[in-house]
Amino acid sequence: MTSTEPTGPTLPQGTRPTRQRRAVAAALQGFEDFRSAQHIHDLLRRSGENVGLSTVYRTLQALADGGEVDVLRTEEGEALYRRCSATHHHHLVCRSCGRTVEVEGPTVERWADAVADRHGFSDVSHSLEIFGTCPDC
Amino acid sequence: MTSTEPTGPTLPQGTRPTRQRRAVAAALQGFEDFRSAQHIHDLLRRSGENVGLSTVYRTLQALADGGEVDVLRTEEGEALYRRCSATHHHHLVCRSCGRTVEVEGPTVERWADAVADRHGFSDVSHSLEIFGTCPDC
DNA sequence: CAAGACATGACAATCATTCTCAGCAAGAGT
DNA sequence: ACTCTTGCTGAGAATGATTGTCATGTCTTG
Ligand SMILES: [Zn+2]
Ligand SMILES: [Zn+2]
Ligand SMILES: [Zn+2]
Ligand SMILES: [Zn+2]
Repeated sequence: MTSTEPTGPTLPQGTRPTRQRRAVAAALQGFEDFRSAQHIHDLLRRSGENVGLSTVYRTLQALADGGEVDVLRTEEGEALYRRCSATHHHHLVCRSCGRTVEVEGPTVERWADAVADRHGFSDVSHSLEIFGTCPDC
Repeated sequence: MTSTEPTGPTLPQGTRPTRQRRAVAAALQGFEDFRSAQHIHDLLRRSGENVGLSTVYRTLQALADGGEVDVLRTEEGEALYRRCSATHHHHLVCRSCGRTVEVEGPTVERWADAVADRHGFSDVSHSLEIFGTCPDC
């Protein structure tokens, strides 16, 4: 019996499960698509939870560092956050409504590593997102 | 003939080949890796060409819109620019020195389209970058 | 040359994100 | 429960890349 984490993403160890951090983690459970830190801050405001904007940023960053949430940069450079599964995956995102589907591609993973290897690159990682218009839009 | 005249092959109509725009385009020929707008502005300053920062930003944006240069967002959201070939491709970028290799992946293109199609998404595009440490680093 | 359209650049404004730091709160120890 | 220590919070200031403003400069056509 070490711990129980019933609500949302787990916070990194060594951090305290404060009301604010739990609120951010819980808010992330409330939507499927990618949202900005400021948007999440607004959601919390409206739901009665009062959490400072700085804390929202700090908490999201901690969650992202711990791999608990995915971060996506818009074309304009704004950071968007979304809870995600633990396994490595990529996203199919609707440009119009933001609807997001997690996708996996073993072929792509192998291809990326092979390409990097062919050019002598090591310590390889990659970023891959697919954008389009979903059936409902 | 009527309202617009042919200026350049790839540039948006109504643009003039000014000294400043030529300077930015020339500067882009001077390096292989991705650089920020401010960095390019500094390069021009040092090389004697005097071009305003606003103009550098405007020109880079125009070139990016025309597909003349590739734009890449750093983890921190900063935009980086680099001259590129006209055909669709992706990048293998060294995290340490910025050295960049253009790569193509027909397999990946097909995979991305297939995934999007499977989920009913249309008007599909994608972004893909590979990061690693190059042999020299 | 004149007029109009496009382009420039110094500077101000935006805006997401980060920093500051005094006050607050959680957990350990008493 | 009380205290202490350490981490956490948040209002506001600061940062920094990017964009907007607009008076002035430059090209192009008649
Ligand atoms: Zn949609
Ligand atoms: Zn992958
Ligand atoms: Zn390198
Ligand atoms: Zn591609």
